[in-house]
Amino acid sequence: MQGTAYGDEQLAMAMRKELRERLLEAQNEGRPLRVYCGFDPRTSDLHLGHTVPMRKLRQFQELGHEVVFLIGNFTSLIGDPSDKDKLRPQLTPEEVEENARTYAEQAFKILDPEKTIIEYNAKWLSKLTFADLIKLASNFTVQQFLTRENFRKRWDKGEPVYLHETFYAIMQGYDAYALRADVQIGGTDQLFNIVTAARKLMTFMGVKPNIAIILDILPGTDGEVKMSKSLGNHIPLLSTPEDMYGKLMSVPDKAMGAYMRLLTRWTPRQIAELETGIAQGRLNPRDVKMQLAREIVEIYHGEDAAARAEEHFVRVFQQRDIPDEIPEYCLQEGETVLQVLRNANLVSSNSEGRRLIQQKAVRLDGEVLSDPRAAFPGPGVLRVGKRKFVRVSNCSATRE
RNA sequence: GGGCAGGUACCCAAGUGGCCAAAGGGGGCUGACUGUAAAUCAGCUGGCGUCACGCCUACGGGGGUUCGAAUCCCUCCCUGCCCA
Repeated sequence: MQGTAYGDEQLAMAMRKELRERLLEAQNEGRPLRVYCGFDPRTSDLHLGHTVPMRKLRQFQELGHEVVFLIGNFTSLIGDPSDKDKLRPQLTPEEVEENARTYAEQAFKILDPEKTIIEYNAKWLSKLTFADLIKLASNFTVQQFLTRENFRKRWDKGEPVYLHETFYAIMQGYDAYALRADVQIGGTDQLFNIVTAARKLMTFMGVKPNIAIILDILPGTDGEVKMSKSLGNHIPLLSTPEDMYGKLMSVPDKAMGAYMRLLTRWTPRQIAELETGIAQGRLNPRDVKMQLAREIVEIYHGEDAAARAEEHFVRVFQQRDIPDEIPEYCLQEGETVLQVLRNANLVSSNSEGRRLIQQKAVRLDGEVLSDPRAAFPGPGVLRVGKRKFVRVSNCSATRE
């Protein structure tokens, strides 16, 4: 896994140099580095985008460093403006707590639970006074915030930039100070928060500024923008192997590079080989994508599950066959085609059902059903579109 | 507090009395094709029904004018800009 991105070469070099020095220093003091990354418990499920910094943390862990998994339960109350050019809704403390609960559990799919320190930033942030905030804020100018791209954009478009949003960077900077972190990991959207806010605040508070490791952002399944649940282009960490595999196959070809670099265990050399293979037409992008999907599913579900997921994909989507396990539906006396679609939860409204029937998307054992009002022909495998299947049977009749 | 410009569907955005369930784009869905749930092309994209027709809900909230309102008026809420 690779993919650091600093935006400018000077910063990258400075950070590399500092990291080297800090490593030596820590070695002399006989201590590991303290590495952290903060996560926003804005939603309750993690997705592959979250795994990018988490796997970087894991690497540090394996090298014997101390890793802090910080849950931003306090900062979530504001909502990080970094990755949006829009105000994010504030969550209630209850929502945040609810989300935070399942968070760590999922994180341990990647991190070593034995070696991970979990912290919540409400622990120190909730204790700061207004006077503290003023003191911290006096390190920054309004201009520094206004030149940040995402604030700038909104400013230019005449959209509101709320004062409390600027606190986010300050709070995050304070996290780094409270943790006395040596290294902080984050995506390119965290550049300002880490490099400007955190380092400045730490210096001001009289401790050594932490070193920034800035990672590329994983695009979502649309291949365009950052993977995020709210945009609906995410692949949940807890999705089934089949689903994860399928979603990975739906990623546009152009995003494959980023996925290979940010999500796999492959070396830069292996990736380069695959990429030139595709570029020269030696390798079929589909096959490479299948390898990619299998590799990623394997990381989270193991070899066997990944193999099964691939089989499922080939059977259902390439050969248009039906999957192994499909839900059952008991046909009721006198039901029409439309009613079955509805009752088996294959569609969410009658209109949607009619539309799909009109579009020839509804098949019973391969036969297109074209009349929504016709009586349902009888038992068989009902397929709606490419992904939805239900086995319709006469179970009530046979039972009696 | 004053002046001006705004608030439209999942998102962006047009529309400024009837032809508006609302252009266009994005997203999503479906089909064709394929090398894949990629790309490309086409269609669909509020709900209910006796479904080429009718009804209900919807253009920030409430009220009004009108045969008829996203469009006009009043009022309230929210946002931006300028002034204080």
